[in-house]
Amino acid sequence: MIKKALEKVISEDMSDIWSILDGDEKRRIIDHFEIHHFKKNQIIYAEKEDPEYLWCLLSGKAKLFKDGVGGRVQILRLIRPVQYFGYRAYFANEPYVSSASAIEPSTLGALPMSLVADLIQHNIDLAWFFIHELSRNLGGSDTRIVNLTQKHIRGRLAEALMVLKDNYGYEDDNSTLRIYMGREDLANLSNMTTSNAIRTLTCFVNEKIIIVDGRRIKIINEPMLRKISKFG
Amino acid sequence: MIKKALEKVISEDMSDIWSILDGDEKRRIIDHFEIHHFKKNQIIYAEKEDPEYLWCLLSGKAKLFKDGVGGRVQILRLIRPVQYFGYRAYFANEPYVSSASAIEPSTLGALPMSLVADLIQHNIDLAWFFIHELSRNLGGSDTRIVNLTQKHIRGRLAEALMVLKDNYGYEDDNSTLRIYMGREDLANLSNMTTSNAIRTLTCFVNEKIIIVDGRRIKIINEPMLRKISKFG
DNA sequence: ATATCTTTGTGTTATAAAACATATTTATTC
DNA sequence: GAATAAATATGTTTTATAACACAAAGATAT
Repeated sequence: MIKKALEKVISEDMSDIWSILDGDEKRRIIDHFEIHHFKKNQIIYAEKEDPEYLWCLLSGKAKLFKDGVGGRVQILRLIRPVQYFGYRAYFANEPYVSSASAIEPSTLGALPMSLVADLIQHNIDLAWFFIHELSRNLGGSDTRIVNLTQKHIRGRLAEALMVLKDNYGYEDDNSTLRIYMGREDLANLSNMTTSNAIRTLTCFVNEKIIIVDGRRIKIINEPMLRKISKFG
Repeated sequence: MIKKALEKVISEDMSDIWSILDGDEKRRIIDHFEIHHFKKNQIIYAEKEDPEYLWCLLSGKAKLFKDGVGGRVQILRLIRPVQYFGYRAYFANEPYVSSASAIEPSTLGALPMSLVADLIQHNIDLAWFFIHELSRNLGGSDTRIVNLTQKHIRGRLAEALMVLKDNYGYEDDNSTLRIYMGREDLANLSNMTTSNAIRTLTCFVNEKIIIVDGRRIKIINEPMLRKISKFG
């Protein structure tokens, strides 16, 4: 019955990959798929480690980040259910260049990369899945390089808020960001100090672009925010 | 005899991909492979265009760059013979997010992406080739995000010089960079103004880390340069 | 419940890097 | 080969943002 429950989890949540596979392949995944629970802020894997698993976020939220100069952290990518990560380094045949941790309590599935590689070897659709994902991520990273280096603080923070919205969406009120994130993470997402993230957030409140209640951020003028993000 | 010459060019210069293919696949490539010559600074493709070709740099040098805020340009990647580029956007099913141009007079081969996709469909080794390339590039871009946002000017310029060395190597004297690049490009590579690139270069000269003769840059203390690049 | 630690919020100061200005040298063009 | 344009060089000013300092509010532990 564990097998049965697992199959349900996998077939429902991993639907995009799942539909690509045949019966035998599905069985191999079920046999090697391990469910893990991570607490808030728990590390999933760390920079410089050797990649071993394909990670699949089933529920919760996760982030990929990189420790930089003088204790500064840059959040590189946000993960939502159901997304896959942790495979790049294995494919590149190198250690991880970034770390991953849970933003909130999360459930993840882990599949040995050796198995994934084997599945790819015999299933071209799976190969295409990863070619597509890698290509999209690479485009995103290249765009991010320019956004983070050339935009001013207001533009970077506005962009970060839009990234949060695009990744996790709004609550049922259609305006409150569906993520509970501290100011420090917000700063690490938009390449600035925590002080400046707080200050700039206050600016946006004064300009009636957002409403802030603790960590709850309500976006009341999304077009303006996108405008600030674009030209700034 | 055109076919014969082409086959020679392809089989010698594209060796890494070439060895992966069988006779029929090789013939299909030869039939659709087009040689193009680009002048210095000529655009190969531009941001927002739809990707059509896999480009292969056979000789010369090229750069991928992105126009940013207020006319500022960021060089994202340098291309040397024999490297492939221009395929990411096609795989991501989106327009180009960056542009490509020749740094010096260059010869390139163009292969329709539809053909490449078709070849991948029936040749898993070719799929692996692209999975590997994309993975390496993505790791590079993620690392670059942190380097460009967190390092100071000296560190960024030192890194850029090391990037030039790693990509194009030294002349026969084992210390002069094998690339003739203007200060503006150097600045665009390391995310700073041209003035600051010039100024910082002068600093390095005064510190006896490099010798500059016009655009010829001779690196006389590579370990020091790597050190500045690492902690700066 | 009280103490302790963490996060948030603001004001002030310091500074790295851009912006601007202007020579000077090096390429291009006619 | 003179004229013009572009690239390089360097000094000065301005500014965006980090760094620092400290208070207040929340969260966590004892």
